[in-house]
Amino acid sequence: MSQSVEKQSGKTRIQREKREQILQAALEVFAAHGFRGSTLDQIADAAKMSKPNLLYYYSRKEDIHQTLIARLMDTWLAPLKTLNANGEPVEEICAYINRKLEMARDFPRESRLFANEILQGAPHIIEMIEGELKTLVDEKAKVIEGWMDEGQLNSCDPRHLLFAIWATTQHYADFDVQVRAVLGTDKGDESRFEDAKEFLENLFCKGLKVR
Amino acid sequence: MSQSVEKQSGKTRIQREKREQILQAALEVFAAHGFRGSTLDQIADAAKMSKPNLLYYYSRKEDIHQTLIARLMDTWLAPLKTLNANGEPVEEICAYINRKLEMARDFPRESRLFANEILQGAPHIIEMIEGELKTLVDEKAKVIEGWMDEGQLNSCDPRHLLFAIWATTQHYADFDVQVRAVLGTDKGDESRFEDAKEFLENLFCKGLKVR
Amino acid sequence: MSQSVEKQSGKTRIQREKREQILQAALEVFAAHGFRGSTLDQIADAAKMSKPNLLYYYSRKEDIHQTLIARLMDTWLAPLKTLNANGEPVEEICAYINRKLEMARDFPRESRLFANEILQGAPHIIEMIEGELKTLVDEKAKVIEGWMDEGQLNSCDPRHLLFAIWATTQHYADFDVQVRAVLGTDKGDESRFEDAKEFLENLFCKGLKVR
Amino acid sequence: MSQSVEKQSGKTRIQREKREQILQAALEVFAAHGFRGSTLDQIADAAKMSKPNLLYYYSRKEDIHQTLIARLMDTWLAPLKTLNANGEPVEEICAYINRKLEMARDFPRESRLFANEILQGAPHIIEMIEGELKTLVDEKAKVIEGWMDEGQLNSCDPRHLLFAIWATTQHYADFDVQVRAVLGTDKGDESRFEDAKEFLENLFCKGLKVR
DNA sequence: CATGAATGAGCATTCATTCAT
DNA sequence: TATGAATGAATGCTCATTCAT
Repeated sequence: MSQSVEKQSGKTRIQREKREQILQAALEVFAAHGFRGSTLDQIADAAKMSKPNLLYYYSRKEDIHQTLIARLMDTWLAPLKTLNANGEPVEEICAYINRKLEMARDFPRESRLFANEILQGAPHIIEMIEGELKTLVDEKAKVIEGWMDEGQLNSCDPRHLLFAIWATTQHYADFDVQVRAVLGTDKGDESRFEDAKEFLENLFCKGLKVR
Repeated sequence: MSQSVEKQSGKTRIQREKREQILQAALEVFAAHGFRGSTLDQIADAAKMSKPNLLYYYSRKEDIHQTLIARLMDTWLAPLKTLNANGEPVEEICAYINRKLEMARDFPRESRLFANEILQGAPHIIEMIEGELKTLVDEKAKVIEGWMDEGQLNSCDPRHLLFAIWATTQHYADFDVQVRAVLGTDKGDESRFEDAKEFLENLFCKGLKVR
Repeated sequence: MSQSVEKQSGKTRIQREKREQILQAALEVFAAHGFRGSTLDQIADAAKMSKPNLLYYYSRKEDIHQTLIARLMDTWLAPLKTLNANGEPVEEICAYINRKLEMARDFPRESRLFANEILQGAPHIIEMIEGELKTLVDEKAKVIEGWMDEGQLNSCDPRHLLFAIWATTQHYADFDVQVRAVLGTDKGDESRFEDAKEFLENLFCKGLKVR
Repeated sequence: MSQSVEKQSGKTRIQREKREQILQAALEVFAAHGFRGSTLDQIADAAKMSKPNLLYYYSRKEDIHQTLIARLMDTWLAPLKTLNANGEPVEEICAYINRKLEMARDFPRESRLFANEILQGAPHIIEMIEGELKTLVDEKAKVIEGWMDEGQLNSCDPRHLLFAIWATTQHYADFDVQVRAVLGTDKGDESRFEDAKEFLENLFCKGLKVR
């Protein structure tokens, strides 16, 4: 079936590939220099196409950015969505932290794109944040509060808990340069994230666990 | 006496005031839009002077930025410097967290300026980070490790501990829009930071305290 | 065949034409106002294109100037290069003077561009002058000295002889306004240069000829 | 009497000195960079005064230039004026050449200022050239023609003779960089001009002398 | 007289976007 | 689709000139 879809979209498939190529290039560039700091020339170069050709697929710089941001939001909310109200509380939260940390490791550019956006006042995603994100957080905060009320978790403000999880995990992507500099060059990527994982599990899960 | 001091710095005082005015305006703008995203027009507008007049005081956009960054680094390193090896470990760390949190509350633009800079690969401060900051962190990490070895603190990686403190506190400045949106508008500035303080003290100090 | 050559350089030909158009315009402007005294607006106007379009072909003002200067040097050294050691001495020198005079007549803008450059201390061509030009002059000076030693020419300092030839011929291009003003408007271009030719042949060749 | 004049111009004398200081500085700068290529800052620096102060004495950049040019013209015409119709022809012309060569040696900046002006089409002095200079040249050309008619000089076009004298002598000031480069660094200022003097006397006077 | 401060006009250059092919 | 060419609107910065003291 996916076969037939691909068949019937002959031109479209190529289009999709090119668009993907552009988005990857733009992600790289936007994450590194911010929206205004990035130029179409840089993106076109990174995407290995000419600037007019690039504009054939996305007619405005803004469009590329919007597309990236929109796609990012899905990825971004996914981990929290999977936090399971019926799971074992500490395990759930630990798993969430790990998922976020893996994202920081595997999608640092996305993380930086998001950070850039928020730093500038979230002009493009403020609605999504005040809407979808807030709703999701409200829901999951209730789940966590439920666990606390049941005595399964030490009690604390669940929203600030989420902030802390976001901050600490994304830090390894957003402040990467600083992290590397402070740890020194002898530490490889692997061990850096493993150490972080251990540290964060210890920090969050020991503190949350009811004894 | 302060009178005579002011007298003898006559012209200089005006210059200093104007320069300060410019720096404040630039801090606002740079923090919100990053270096490349900010224009001299924006800064001049914010400083309520003409662009050439602004350039009379700082002859290059870069100079303004550099001045801000240099000044920032002093402010930025100060709290960690005061971490006292002879103090009571948990108290010291709690105090550090509070200081950092106060800075996030009182100097959010500085925090965002710093975040912007790091996100873009720290082009202007990489040396300071690999030099002064790393040295300071190494020193304080040893202090913390000492406390852990003496059994005064639960043991963990002290550098990742610092990362976590930085991340969680600065988050309230850098991701301010998101924090506000998630918490809802009914929460005022005061309670937001008070809640954060309580949460972070709980998170870090309970976990660190040896029982 | 020239057809096929033109075909294979399709787009390039247009580019070359535009670039040529720009260079001609720039030559006019630079020769008249010097490098700093010339603006891209003037050049763009003279080339009948918009300023950004001009910058599409030469991305810096400096580049245009460099290109003109580089091309000029070739033209400039050519006449002296053809001075033939095996020719009849007085004839050779007379021919050289005539060639230089023709250049002053046919390429006055190039001459003025060169004069402008030298007047300002030759910032862009000092190397070529201390290198290529000096070497060429040394070589030809020896040729002339040879002729003098053989008694075929009255003896004099050959380098100062070259200076005198350069000065007197280029004068008709560089100081054109003054020459015209002094001679009065009734003298046409033709007769001005014919008179000059006669005068200079007389001056240099009578004096040089051994009797 | 000159004493009383100086007395009564108390302030004026200081003014004159400052103005002179400015003119010297401006001459240096204008000669090296042309009118448009020179900035008031450069001139103010060279004159060791502040830009507004400089503008107190000459309220426009143009004024300074005009003053220099006007003064230059007097100096410039002086040598030709002293060509004496009653003197010995060859001696007179030789003396003229020497005077011009001395000027090139002693006032190279004035020579370059003049050259710059003429190269740009003599916008500020075209009237003087078409008027005073042309009249003077006409007069002296007649003197020279008279000598030729009397058989005291070999006959040639007296105006082109003057051009040649101007060109060859001024060349040592205007094309100084090139002259030095071609002659090599081992030749000092003195010998350069002595060689030139000998060469030019030989060139012009041998050719003119009737045998 | 002297100078720090201020500014409008201009200038080289960049950049997103459009046009024509 | 793809691209070379073209352009208006910035953008950082310079500079002659003015203002105020």
